Amino acid sequence: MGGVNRLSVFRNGKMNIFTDIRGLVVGALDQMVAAGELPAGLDYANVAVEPPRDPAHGDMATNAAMVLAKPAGMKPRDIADKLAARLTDDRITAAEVAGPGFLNLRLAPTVWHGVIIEALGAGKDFGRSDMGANVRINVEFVSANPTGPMHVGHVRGAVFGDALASLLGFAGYDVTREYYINDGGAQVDVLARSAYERYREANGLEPQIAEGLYPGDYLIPVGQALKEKYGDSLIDKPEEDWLVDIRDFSTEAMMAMIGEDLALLGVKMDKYSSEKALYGSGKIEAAIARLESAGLIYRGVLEPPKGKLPEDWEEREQLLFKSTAFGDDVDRPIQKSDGAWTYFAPDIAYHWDKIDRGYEQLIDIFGADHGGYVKRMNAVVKALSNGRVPLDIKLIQLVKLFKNGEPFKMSKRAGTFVTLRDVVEEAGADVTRFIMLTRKNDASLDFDFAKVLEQSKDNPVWYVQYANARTHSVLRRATEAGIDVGDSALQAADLSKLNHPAELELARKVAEWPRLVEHAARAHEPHRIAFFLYDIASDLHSLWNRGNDDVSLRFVQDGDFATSQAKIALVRAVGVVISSGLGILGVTPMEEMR
RNA sequence: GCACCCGUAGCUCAGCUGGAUAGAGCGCUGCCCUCCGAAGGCAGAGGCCAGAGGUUCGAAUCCUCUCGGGUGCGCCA
Repeated sequence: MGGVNRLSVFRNGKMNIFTDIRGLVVGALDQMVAAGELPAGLDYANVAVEPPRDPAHGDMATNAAMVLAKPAGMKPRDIADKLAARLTDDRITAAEVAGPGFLNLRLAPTVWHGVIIEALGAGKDFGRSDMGANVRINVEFVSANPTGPMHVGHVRGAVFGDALASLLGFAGYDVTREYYINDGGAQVDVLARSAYERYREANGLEPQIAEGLYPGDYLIPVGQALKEKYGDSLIDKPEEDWLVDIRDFSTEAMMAMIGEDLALLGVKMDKYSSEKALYGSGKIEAAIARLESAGLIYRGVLEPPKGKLPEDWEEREQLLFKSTAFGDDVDRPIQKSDGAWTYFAPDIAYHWDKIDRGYEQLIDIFGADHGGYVKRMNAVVKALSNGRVPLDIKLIQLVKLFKNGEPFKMSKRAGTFVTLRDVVEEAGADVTRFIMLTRKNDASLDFDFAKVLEQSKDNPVWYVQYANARTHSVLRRATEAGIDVGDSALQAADLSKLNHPAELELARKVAEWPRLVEHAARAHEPHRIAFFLYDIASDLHSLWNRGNDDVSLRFVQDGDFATSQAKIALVRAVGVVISSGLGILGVTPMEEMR
């Protein structure tokens, strides 16, 4: 009965029809328990309601009978038969036992109509979930050294982290985007020395960019700014007189530049944390002390790595963290032989700080070349949080740049590498972001400047944008034809006119969106959004094309306002999903292709 | 030597935390269109999911081993 269905749809503003139907299945299972048809105390955790791969298997399928057969001591098909008999809800029009014990469900068209109404009502919030239950989650990404502009290697991590953060927010988590500034190590001293040479240059002297210093032109304005601040007062002064001041000054300048680079990509951090600030704050010592009290710190000598013995290897006693207690391969040094901290010590303190700030889940996004640090960081977080705070480290693989199939290595401004700015200026932020998410994070990605800008079906960005533009093109055309296509009019449309199998199939795709959001968020895999958008765009294009041959499938039906409104409601719902999905990816949806 | 990631159509890759007959794009083959609902459409061929065992109702997916590719391995961050 339609009225009841619509009520149930509106009841929870955050609808996921799959979890709704799963609720019905679980309810029916409970009835079976009450009736003595199933033993009590069964675990329903693995009971799933999913869209079947083959449309011939109906609209949804549940594995309940197969999952419960063993613990219940019954045959799958017997459970499935009894379960089918108890699924009497109006929304379910058929329940058939199939294969080894699947229960295939067919749903009333009104279910899909309800989804469309829900999508139109929720707009860009359609698919938003409360799955995350406001759990506080920290996504640390980019964290590029503050020694120069961001380059290609950073772009993918930046896009991935930002999209993942948006996805988690959409799925109901309380997300913080965070950048860890590596401003405590030797590389910022190198930066300071490099900037000092540019400062000398600004004072009319010949810069001496020795081997190992940063040669990039981007430090020239820093040198000029230093001259404005210090005049010539630091010329010919010993390093200890200027190192700290120039280091702080140039680090700040680099972070400003990185902030601008990120802004070009549309990435905005919520928080910047400084490594340097950890030194002298007592936080490193506090974190180490905490590990020590757990018996995880000791003085010892590491075995040299087998197979690849460093030239200058000699045995040394060091302060070590017992990461092997948490599955690491060897224990890790936290102090150098001269007593200074290794880079690992502030990392420990930094993660302790994140835990201390109350995050319930942590995500770190590293380049794939940092894969060797995954185990030790997991060990640290496990130790510091007593296993309460999960840490998920996502490794981002390389991006290979091409132009018309030729490797692209030319650099315009940095002298040695292609910058983020080069990429964005060439391809645009929207295209860059989408393409960066068309591959799983741990697979390498080819980025061809010519291909990503191509206007053809071969180009997924263009294909998805075109689909979105078409949904708006229909609205424009309908308006010209005098049809009211306002959201309220469409929601009130008589959707019973929406009954062609191809149309209902597209509505089913719309219904999958909220489910996909939850799965992608749970897996920390924003690329699934991009792939889904490609799929639904493809379905829309396909239906559109059928309208060329079969006039009854065109969305605007001349002289039949009611049918037009029903069809346009569907199209509009698809547009809602696409623009909402693009929004998560940080891509601006286009309303027309120009 | 050890650890981690990867291995799916000729190519580039998906595969929804274990589901039914493994998918998409490119390329290939064949039809159709060239009507602004334009920047193509439809269909077809193409697979030992690297290989071998194991776990169970069921495995591309989980475990073990082998082969092949990438990355990393104390006083650099």
